[in-house]
Amino acid sequence: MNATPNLAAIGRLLGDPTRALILEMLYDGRAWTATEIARAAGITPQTASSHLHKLVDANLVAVDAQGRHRYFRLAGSDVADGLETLSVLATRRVARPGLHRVRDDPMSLARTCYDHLAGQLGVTLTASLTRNGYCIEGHDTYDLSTSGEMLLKRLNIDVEQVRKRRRSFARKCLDWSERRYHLGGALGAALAGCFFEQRWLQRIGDSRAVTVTPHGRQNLKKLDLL
Amino acid sequence: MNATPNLAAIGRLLGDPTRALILEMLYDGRAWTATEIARAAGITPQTASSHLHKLVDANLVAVDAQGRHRYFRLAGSDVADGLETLSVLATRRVARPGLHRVRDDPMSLARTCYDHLAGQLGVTLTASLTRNGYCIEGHDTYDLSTSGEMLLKRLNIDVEQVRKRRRSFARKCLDWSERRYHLGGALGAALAGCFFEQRWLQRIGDSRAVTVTPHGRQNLKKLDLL
DNA sequence: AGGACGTTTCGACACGCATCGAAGTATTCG
DNA sequence: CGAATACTTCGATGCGTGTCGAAACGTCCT
Repeated sequence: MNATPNLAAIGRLLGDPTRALILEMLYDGRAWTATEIARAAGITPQTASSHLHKLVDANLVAVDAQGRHRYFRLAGSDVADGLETLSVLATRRVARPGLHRVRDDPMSLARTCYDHLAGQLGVTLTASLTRNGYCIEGHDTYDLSTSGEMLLKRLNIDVEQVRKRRRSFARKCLDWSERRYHLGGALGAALAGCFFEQRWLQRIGDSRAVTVTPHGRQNLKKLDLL
Repeated sequence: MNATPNLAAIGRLLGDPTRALILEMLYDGRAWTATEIARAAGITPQTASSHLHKLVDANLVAVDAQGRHRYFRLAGSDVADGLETLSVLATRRVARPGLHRVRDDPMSLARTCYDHLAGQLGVTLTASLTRNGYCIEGHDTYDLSTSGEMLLKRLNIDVEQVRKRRRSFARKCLDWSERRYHLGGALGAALAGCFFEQRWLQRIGDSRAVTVTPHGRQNLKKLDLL
């Protein structure tokens, strides 16, 4: 009977344009104060505070108190994953029999989904990882093969460290623009972090959109990941 | 900046209790007429009709016309999947630990950020380095001055070696607890490594938290870095 | 201490929208 | 054909809630 508990409640929560804007602002994992959020959203601090507390009550957003500041951030990567998946429903609007999909905007080409990679780039990378046997696709996670572990070692990623994190290791995250799964979880975050660190990837301005640097393209091709 | 496209729209759509009830009713894939749905939901047919058309417009619900009847059903199994996923967000436990004071705990005072220093200590060190002209703050990196190079030489750090590393040399890393930049990259790692080596710093247990040893405090003050 | 600043609470207002009655369109059946 | 049924459109109403001003609260700084 109760197939979708509190569906209306969560929907109402996400349904307000201002709250949706706030969630998008927190999407990349960074933390902001209520005042900063208010300024960015074009509302007063008390309105922002009200929204943020509703999100906190629903456990979608967490808050760190630090002196007179309060830093609001997404409660976890799973929240971002959920929002990402929800976007799949939202894109059904334009789901006309697949001819002309707008896929050349930067956000569709490559973006971050919380702390891992999404968009065409994210899906392509994930496909390459499985094609080369580095990852094995499971039911709702990926497994890392021994050759995959060696790849990570070559990239200077400490797999043991990544495994220890208190979050799912390599989960399948549904991509709203591609409608396919990409690699998320701690492993996805570690890989993305490594790529950024090596300057293989670069953020476009301050947005979630990402470009592959020439240097990065070269190296990713060399690894047969692109 | 359409990070999560139409998130608010889809949220508002699911946010109405009656529409949520309708979707739950359609959840198993069966089709119903507007009147049947109205009776089940305790609303009038015209209200149901209004709701159903909004769902159809959003491509969440499909309609089959048969004579004077119109049968409404979920537009696809992926819609049900999406609703299922959304429920995950809805069922997030309210097991929040309340407000978390970040200011005085060891992790905020000093910790490692990957392999360099963060927290109040990391930010203070970075500020001292720039204040004394050892480092110059750039747009998203730091530059090492000649006096900075001499400082490193005094600390027995081989700058050339550090520059050769396949990672960014001195990147600006935004501090989680301090909300200010601290020194990261190869240079940040080299400095942190040096401090640990000299026993100026010491890990607390095997956590990321760090303390400054009395010996370290003395030396850092002598260099005007603290 | 006092002032400045970030945040929250309270109360009032206004807009959005779900809802229903009434009336209009479409289809079936006698 | 006309009556009955299913559905939609239109307009009016009322509730919910997002919004902001004013003011209280808490923390930092001098």
